Formats: sequence, C-alpha cells, structure tokens
Amino acid sequence: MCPDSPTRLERKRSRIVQAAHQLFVKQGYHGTSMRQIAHKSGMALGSLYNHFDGKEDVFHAVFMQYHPYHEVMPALMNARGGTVEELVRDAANRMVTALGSRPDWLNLMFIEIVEFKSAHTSQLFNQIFPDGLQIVQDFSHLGEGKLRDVPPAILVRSFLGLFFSYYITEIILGNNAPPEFNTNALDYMVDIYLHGILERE
Amino acid sequence: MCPDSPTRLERKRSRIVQAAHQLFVKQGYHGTSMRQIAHKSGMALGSLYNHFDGKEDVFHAVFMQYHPYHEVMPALMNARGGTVEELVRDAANRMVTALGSRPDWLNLMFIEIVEFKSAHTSQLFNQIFPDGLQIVQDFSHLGEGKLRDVPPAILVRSFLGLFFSYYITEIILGNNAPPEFNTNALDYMVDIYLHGILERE
DNA sequence: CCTACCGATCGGTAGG
DNA sequence: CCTACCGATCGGTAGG
Repeated sequence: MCPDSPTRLERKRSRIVQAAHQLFVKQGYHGTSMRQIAHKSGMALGSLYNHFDGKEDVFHAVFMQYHPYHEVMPALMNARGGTVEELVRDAANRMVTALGSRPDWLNLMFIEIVEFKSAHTSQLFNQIFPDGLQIVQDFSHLGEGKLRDVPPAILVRSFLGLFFSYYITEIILGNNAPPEFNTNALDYMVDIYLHGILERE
Repeated sequence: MCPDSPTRLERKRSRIVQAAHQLFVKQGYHGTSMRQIAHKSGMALGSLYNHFDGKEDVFHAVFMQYHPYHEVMPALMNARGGTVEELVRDAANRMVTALGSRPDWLNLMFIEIVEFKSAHTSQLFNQIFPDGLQIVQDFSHLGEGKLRDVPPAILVRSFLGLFFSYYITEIILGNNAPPEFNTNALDYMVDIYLHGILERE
C-alpha cells in the first residue's frame, strides 16, 4: 500500500505543515505568525491561504499529522510478552522509544488544550478509537485471572496517564530536584503501576 | 502574623494580577493583550507599567500567586491516617478538593511550560522545596516496613504525577470515550497506586 | 502564487 | 520634588 507519489500541491501543503509544526511547538500558537510559517516554508504569505482557510486550519493539520498517536498506537499494538508483566514492560519500553522520538509531543497537546480547549480532539478520538478498543480487549484477555478487578478501560487509561505523569513531573522537577527524584524514575513508576494492577498470588 | 493591611499600591497591583490570571487561563498568554488586562482591572494601559516591567513580568506574578502549590501543600501537610493506606487516601481526597477549587491550575502550568519553557519554575521550586522535603520524610517514616522498596522521592513524584495522569487523560478522553473509561476512574487510579506501593503481606 | 495592501490591534512609552 | 496615573500616540505587526 505505497501512497501515490504526492502531487506538487500536496508537497507544498506538507512543507507548510512541517514548518508550522516546528514553529508552533517552539513558540506556541499565538506566538507564531503566518509570516514566519510562510518564510520557513519558502512561500509568500498570501500563498498559505491557497492551502488553508487560516491559521487555525494550519494548526488542525499540524495536530492531525503530528499527533503522537501515530507512533504510540503501533508501539502498543506491537508489544509482546508471555505474561502480563512482560507485556506491560515491553509496552512501556516501546512507549518511551516512541515518545522519545517525538520530544515535541507534549507541547503539541498543551497547545491543543490551552489555545483550542481540545476542539480538535473529538475528531482525532473517533479516528483512533477502533484500534484503542482492540488494544483494550487484547490486554484484558491476556490478563484474565492475573489482573486485579479493575475495568480494562481504566487499565489502559492509567497506563497512558503514566507517561503524562512521568514526563510532566520531569519537566517540573527537572534539574531543580535532588537526583533521587529522577534516578530510574520511569522504571520505578512502571513498577508501581505493574504491582498496582497485578493480583497478589 | 497578620499581614499589614495592603497599601493602595499593593491593592492595585493585586487587581492587575487577578485580572491577568483570569484572562491568561482563558485565552492563553499571547492571546491576551495588555489592553485587556488594563480594561479588566479598571486601569489605563499605561498604568500597568507603573506596577510591572512588562507583560512577562505580569505573568511571573500571576504564576507565583496562583500556582496550585498554595492549595496543594497545605492539603498534603494536613493529610492524616493511622496507616499508609489511610494517609494516602486522605491525601488523595484532599488533593482532589484542593485542585477542584482551582479548575484553572492545569492551564496555568501549561502556559508556563509552552510559552516560557518553565523559566519561572526554578524560583518557585526553591520556595516550595523545604515543605516538600518535610512531606517526603513524614511519609517515609509512617511507611517503614509497610512500603515496597521504592525511594521516598519516587513515591511523592508518582503521587503528584497521579493527578496529572488523571486530569489530562480526563481532558483527552472526556466526553468522547465510553463511560467505562470515566466511571470511578480516580478511585481506581488511586487504588492502583496504593497497591503499587504497599508491600504484599 | 505573489505584491500590495486593509482595518485593527499589538506591547510599550511619550510629555505633562 | 515625588508618586501615581492620565490621554494620546509611538513604531511595527497581526490575520486576511
């Protein structure tokens, strides 16, 4: 299923989205001008409006194209393990790899939340939901008899939340906090999650 | 230690900070103009500059005055319980009450991260750190012999992270996800954390 | 796809 | 002379 080679028009659009993405995550949405996007994508200001209705439309395209689910969903679907513990650890490692390749992902989500009050999230959610449901079901099958009595949806929600927890506390504590707040922090936090969901033997 | 009754100057400054806070969390930093701040605080634009060096200086004051730690630290320090489990559940309940009274807190932190790359966080951290250390020590004393072998700093970090996890996944899933993602979600997530940190008997 | 602009508004500062 | 603050306007830039 190779995509057809993109048309000239598609390539131009893509260059705008790429330039806008870099500027938005670095400067914020209101902190970025259409002139900057035009300059970075090597086009005239007026030309942007041949591809997009306006600035918000550009962000919408950036949000859909650069949302971390593009990396996260394959990572979760490829996670493997003979036991729940192995599967969760493998999934966590794949999440870290996936998100590590996209250091901008939090900024992108913050802009969507603060500047747009999550206006584009509903459309995205419907796009992702079928795959998300599949992951929930696979996980709850493997975990039968081994997991505590917690709804599968909550297991997935807290697994995803784990990475918000880790990355945001990292930003806040960061270089300010003593090293014991950071040393092996992700391993410990995944470990706490794992022991939290597994039935005691 | 009652504060002296504020001077006229202090009251004016406080009105500016209050108005700016409301506008920033609703519209974002770049989405709010000094003119709007002036209008909302009932002052002339030029007068703002008798109280602040500029717009960023206004945000700095907003961030310091409205940071959720003002509610969170007392909540954590007042948490009580005979066992670790009781203490954690009480602390979690107090956190929810504290953060529930400040529905703007996430937006404020997001602006600081996205627009200022956490430039003001270091100063705030130093201000909070002594109390934070006290909480860590109290917690690790009570937990001796009952907690798994996890550094106390990590326990505190993941406890704080729990609320980022909960509130951000709530924003993302929100009204889009089926109800099983939301029903009793916080209770379940606190429960997973608790079982994750307690030694198995 | 670009140049040349628009109505308005930006953050910040002038003199008094 | 000071402070606190005013109405008016500065040079540039916003989205379109």
